[in-house]
Amino acid sequence: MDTDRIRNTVIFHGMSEREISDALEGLNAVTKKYKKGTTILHAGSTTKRMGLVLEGSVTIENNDIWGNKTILSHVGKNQFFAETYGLLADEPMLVDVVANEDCQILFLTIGFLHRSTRKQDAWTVKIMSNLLTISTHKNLTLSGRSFHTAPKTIRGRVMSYLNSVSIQKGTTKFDIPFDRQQMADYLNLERTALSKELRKMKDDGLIDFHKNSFHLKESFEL
Amino acid sequence: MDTDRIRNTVIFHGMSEREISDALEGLNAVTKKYKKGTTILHAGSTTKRMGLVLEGSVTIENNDIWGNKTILSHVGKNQFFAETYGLLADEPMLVDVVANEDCQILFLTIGFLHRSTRKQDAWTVKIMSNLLTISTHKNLTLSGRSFHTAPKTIRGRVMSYLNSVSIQKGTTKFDIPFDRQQMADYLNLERTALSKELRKMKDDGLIDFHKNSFHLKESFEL
DNA sequence: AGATGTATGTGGTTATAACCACGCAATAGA
DNA sequence: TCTATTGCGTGGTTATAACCACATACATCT
Repeated sequence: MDTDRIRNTVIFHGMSEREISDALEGLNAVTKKYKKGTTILHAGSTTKRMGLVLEGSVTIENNDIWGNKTILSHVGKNQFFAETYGLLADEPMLVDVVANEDCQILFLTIGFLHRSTRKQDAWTVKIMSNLLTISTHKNLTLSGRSFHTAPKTIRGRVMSYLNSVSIQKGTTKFDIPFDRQQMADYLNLERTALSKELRKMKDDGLIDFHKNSFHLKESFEL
Repeated sequence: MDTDRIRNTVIFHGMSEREISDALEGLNAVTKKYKKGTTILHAGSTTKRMGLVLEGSVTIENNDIWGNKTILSHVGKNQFFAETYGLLADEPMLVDVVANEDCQILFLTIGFLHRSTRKQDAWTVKIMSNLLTISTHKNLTLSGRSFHTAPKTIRGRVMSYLNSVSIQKGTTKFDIPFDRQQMADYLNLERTALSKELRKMKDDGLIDFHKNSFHLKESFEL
């Protein structure tokens, strides 16, 4: 197992080379590749494993019986997914995990890790501690989306979202990880209505954009 | 410190009497009482402490500058709040925590607990493990709300919400912890519009209700 | 180049949720 | 008991987002 590329990910933070390789073995680490569009984990199923995105990116989404899609989050390189369902291994997933592009995933079997009594190994406690960090950050991500979908107007949602991305990236010029349809699905909007509002915002001099590249102008204020 | 009433809460799960009292001391446990309507923790501030609701209940909400309220969750007796912000002690809160009724709160100082190197005490690891459980469950709560607010129609949101409460309580007759305004704030709706739709659903024979008591009829289907 | 597919934008219509003003009932307080 | 307050519901109006049908642009493949 090639530990170089994963040594710096959050889940192995603060661990020695030896602890990492012990952990990888103890967690039955396996990598797997997926083509763009493939559903990696299915809603309704259960899993004992969490995923670490080594290459590419995935989206966490819900597809209801009427064909409506809701995107809960975008998980990029060196980020994690399904740690919640992996830990609570008997909880059926409410979401699909879909390959947003060709990608490579490292799976770690963490089911019931926190309830396991064999916490003698140094790596176990460290992994749990790091999982706690990951889980709390995931909480922030989820509540962040709640705020972006809270405004009743399209413009309100777009402003909230673009503003938060801008703050995260520390610049007013940035790319978002979504195409138009995905952006609409993330903000719980209809695609063409979003296009129209973006156009209006451009006309109003608030933003500039081309495809998924955005630029917040001076007059952009939350 | 009276450990009887808290011994059975998740955060002290699997711990001996001795470990619990050590933990209470190590975490600087203090209780505090609040009158209904009081803001217990303010958005924008930071905290090193998480809260355990001993009596009463609180709501987690966002109040924007235009006076719009969004309720993210309701936290009842023996449940927790702010564990995310407590752990990530330098992360400014995005929400207010408000006393939903007169209540008593146990505060535990958990800031940076997971990054602390002194993990020699047995209780430290156990508390962290339990915090992981709490955090993952909080994740489910948050994504649950995302699904309730995803439908574009009022009826869709109400159906999604009532259905999930019904499943949790295991019965079709139940009370919800919200009054009409709070229910609207939780589902990101306008109160009077919600009232109208509830009336229609009653006329359509889907539900019965009085105040915050609901009954899902046979014809109620998601 | 031509053909196919995918992403994005536009116009027009309609459904619907927000909004406002108000009424009514229940509750609490003096 | 009178009064204020609070919670809930109704009617009517308006703003707006969803929806549908289509146009345009851009990329890809053969």
